[in-house]
Amino acid sequence: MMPRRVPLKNRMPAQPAAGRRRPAETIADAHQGARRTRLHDVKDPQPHCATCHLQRLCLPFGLEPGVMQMFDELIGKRLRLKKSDTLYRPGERFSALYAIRSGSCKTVLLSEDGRDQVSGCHMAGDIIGTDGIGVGAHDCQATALEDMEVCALPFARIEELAQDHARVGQNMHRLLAREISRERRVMLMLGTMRADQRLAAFLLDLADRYRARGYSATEFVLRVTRDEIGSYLGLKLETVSRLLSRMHRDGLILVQGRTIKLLDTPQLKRMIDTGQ
Amino acid sequence: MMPRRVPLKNRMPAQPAAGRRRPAETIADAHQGARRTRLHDVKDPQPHCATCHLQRLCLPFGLEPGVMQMFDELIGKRLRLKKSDTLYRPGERFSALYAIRSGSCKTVLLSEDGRDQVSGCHMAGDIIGTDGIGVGAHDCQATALEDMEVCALPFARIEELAQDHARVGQNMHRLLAREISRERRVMLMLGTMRADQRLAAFLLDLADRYRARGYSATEFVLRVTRDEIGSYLGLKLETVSRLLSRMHRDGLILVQGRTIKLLDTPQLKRMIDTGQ
DNA sequence: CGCCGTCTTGACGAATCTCAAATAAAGTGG
DNA sequence: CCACTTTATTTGAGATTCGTCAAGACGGCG
Repeated sequence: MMPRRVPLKNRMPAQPAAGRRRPAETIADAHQGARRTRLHDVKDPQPHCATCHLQRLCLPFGLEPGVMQMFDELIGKRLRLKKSDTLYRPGERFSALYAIRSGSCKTVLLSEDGRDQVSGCHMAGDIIGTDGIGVGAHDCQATALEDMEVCALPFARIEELAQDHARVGQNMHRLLAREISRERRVMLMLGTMRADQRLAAFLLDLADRYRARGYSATEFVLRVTRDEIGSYLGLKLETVSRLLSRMHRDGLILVQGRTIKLLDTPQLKRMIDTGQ
Repeated sequence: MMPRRVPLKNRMPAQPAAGRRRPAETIADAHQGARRTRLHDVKDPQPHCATCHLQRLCLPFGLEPGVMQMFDELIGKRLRLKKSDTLYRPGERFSALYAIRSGSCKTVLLSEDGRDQVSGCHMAGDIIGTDGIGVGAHDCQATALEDMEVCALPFARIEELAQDHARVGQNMHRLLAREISRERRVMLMLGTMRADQRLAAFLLDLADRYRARGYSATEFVLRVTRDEIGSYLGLKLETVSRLLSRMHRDGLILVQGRTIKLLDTPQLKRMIDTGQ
């Protein structure tokens, strides 16, 4: 019998600490190829779609019990990632979507020349990997911001299941279309807002999403650095830092490191809408 | 028998010239409700998917002849729009995707407060309306930039057809996913590029798309105003104008009104990649 | 305790916006 | 088709926002 749990220290024996830039195998690689001991598979109290508290945010939402069961069986693996592990990288063959069960990650776009940009921050209940569907290969990189657990949803099997159960296909369409809408909103933000408005919008969006997951909508801990926020918002980290300080001074928020407390949400909203 | 073609001047009898801001019925409205004579339906030489030269860009791509036939029959109406007609608006119930057969249009995002942004320019072969799938209502506005002809693809029937023919569902997924990738590229542009790089990227993107449709990739006519370009790129129209002038002075392009000729494509590419 | 990554803050400069005015082009009604 | 109106475009000057560079503070970790 394999031990069910490996001590934290030994989780990634093949990954030297200094190797962050190396084109190392991604977790998903390891999963696909089964070329190494699957230390990351989650074997413990196997979760099920039917009892998952994130269900209503996820793909099997609204399925009849029988179909839900089938969906559950479809799930390839539950994977566990440690902070800064990479789930997939650009160019990697696309084979599955990933539902985040816990933890959070960022997705980063990389272009041939040096430019890169954080294209999203994702938390429990989000489904990522959709960037791979279009051409069969991922075009961005998903990196854990903290330890996390994801369900791998093999895409081919989702499409099979969609054949027999219209609802699955519909949910898939919804998922993709919602992603499109989300990105449009980001485009609108990047194209039409000043720096302070963008930051306010970012904070309020986070707040909304925490609320939707049952967490406090006014007090939370950022999982990202100032640099990553800036990248996402099209700003430099200094600008982000300055703006956070200013909002703090103005009594809009309380900032202490990465802990944020929203003090005047209405004013933040107004700032976005009216530009002050 | 109704006349097959109505003289240009009489196409929109119910639309007074001054009513541009009025919440007028959209073309799609008229189509859905059949509440007025369907002057815009295209009845003439009925086109078919099987013979459509835009097929390879469209949803029925790669279908077997029989299925292609079914897809063809699924098409609700071919609609004709005149310049500045609106195909759908924000809030309108989503019922169909639209494949552009000829002409071009822009999609505009509108937020409650005054902000708006051109979110895309679409030409023959593009499919628009995907913004409506997520919540069942459109969240942007599609407006014709010139006279155009579109095929309405009732979404419910696409989903039905996808049940029996996996390929249809797959094409649908591809379509949506590609839209996601496209928008990510735009986000990357808005978030990481300087004004001149954005404009260069815009021109080269247009060039690519014209090429893909068999038109000249080096000489074309913009269908949009400087203001609309600026809106799309997150810039002011003056900035766009100045940059076009500068690129002209620098011998990169030739500008005459909305006619653009690309003189030094490699340099434009380099400008994007290296920032000069 | 000292290192390293992260964050803050200031001073300065460049990119872009705003406002304004002149010109060019397109659309309209006779 | 013309005269007229409206809309689109160009260009300049000055203001603003944001980025760059640089120095120091903070905080976690070995």
